[in-house]
Amino acid sequence: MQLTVFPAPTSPTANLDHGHDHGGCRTKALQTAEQLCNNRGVRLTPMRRQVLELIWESHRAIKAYDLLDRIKPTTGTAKPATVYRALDFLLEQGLIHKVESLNAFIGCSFSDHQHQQLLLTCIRCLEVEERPAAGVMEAIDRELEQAAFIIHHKAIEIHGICIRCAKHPPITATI
Amino acid sequence: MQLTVFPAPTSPTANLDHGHDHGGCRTKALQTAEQLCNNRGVRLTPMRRQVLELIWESHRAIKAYDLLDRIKPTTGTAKPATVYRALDFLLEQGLIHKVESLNAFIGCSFSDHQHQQLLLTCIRCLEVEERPAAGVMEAIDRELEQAAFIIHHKAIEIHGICIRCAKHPPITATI
DNA sequence: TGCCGATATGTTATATAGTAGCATATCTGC
DNA sequence: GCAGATATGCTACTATATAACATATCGGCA
Ligand SMILES: [Zn+2]
Ligand SMILES: [Zn+2]
Ligand SMILES: [Zn+2]
Ligand SMILES: [Zn+2]
Repeated sequence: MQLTVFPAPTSPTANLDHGHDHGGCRTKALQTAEQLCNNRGVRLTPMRRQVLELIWESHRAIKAYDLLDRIKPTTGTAKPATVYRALDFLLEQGLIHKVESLNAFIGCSFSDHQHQQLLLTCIRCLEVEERPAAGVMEAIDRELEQAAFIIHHKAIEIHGICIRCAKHPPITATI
Repeated sequence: MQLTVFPAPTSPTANLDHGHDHGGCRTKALQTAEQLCNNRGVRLTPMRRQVLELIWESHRAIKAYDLLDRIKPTTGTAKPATVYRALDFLLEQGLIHKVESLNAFIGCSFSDHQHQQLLLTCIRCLEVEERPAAGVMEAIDRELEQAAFIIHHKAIEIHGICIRCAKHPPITATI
């Protein structure tokens, strides 16, 4: 029998995620979020901030109900509406993205400026990389111009194997 | 009070869908499906064929549970697993596509040859247009080469207003 | 300071989407 | 006709998301 075991996506002991200091990513994202909300006169409440923090715990997309399990409400247990409302706010403010093909959410890596993005999801480590990919966006604009289609929203999602997982193939054991 | 009313997406009396004879689209799709399944030695059973027919009733994406409501089983009522199994088969055979951002399905317009596609969903008439968009696909390939990302699957979905709806704006009434 | 309207969260219930596991039926090759 | 493979029926369940209304909190202003 063949068993395939993938390495754990993150170290259990540290903020190291695929070899980078992820604490920096998270801190920066939260600081940017605070500033943007201040500038815009909208409120990054404790609940919204907590959801954003949980989303930024890794570069893996997280599902609404997994967030729900991890929310520590001041009293009782959190309900779906709570987390979905926080997600709606964060989406509106451009602080997170929804990965439609996963029904899951990731922190936006470029929330401080207007952008459009490709989302590259690794089917091994489950991390999602956001790439502005200007060339792709221009090609889409040209295509839509030909089609005379007035764009409101794009979702460009690619699934595959990221370079790190390609270089460190999964451990394979024979039982 | 302002009320906005969109024209009905299809004529109730005919196979005319946004001004084209849609019966031709459907007939061609079903014939192609029969041939492909024959060539491949897979079975387009009555259930699978019925689901494909229902999907091809229009160019609007249809949800699994709406299909379920419309399936006429030989006996009793259809259950979710029935329709999802038919959908799985049709997806595997490349006869339909899933629109991830809608949790809905459309018939593939190019099932007789290998292709990759953009899905343009009109938020007014709800029709979905599939476009091969070679330029976009090349741009994505270049981007993924830079990212050293090995692609397994793409979903490129755009929401907006199609040219037909842009030309025939919704009726607006004041009450 | 205390009240008011607006915003945010709590709570209950329900709608929508998708899967697991096992029984039964149908097909296909022998 | 029989056996194994494939497809469907069926029951139950899990997962994802929203509606509607009650309560709490915030922030400006009398
Ligand atoms: Zn990081
Ligand atoms: Zn972003
Ligand atoms: Zn048509
Ligand atoms: Zn297609």
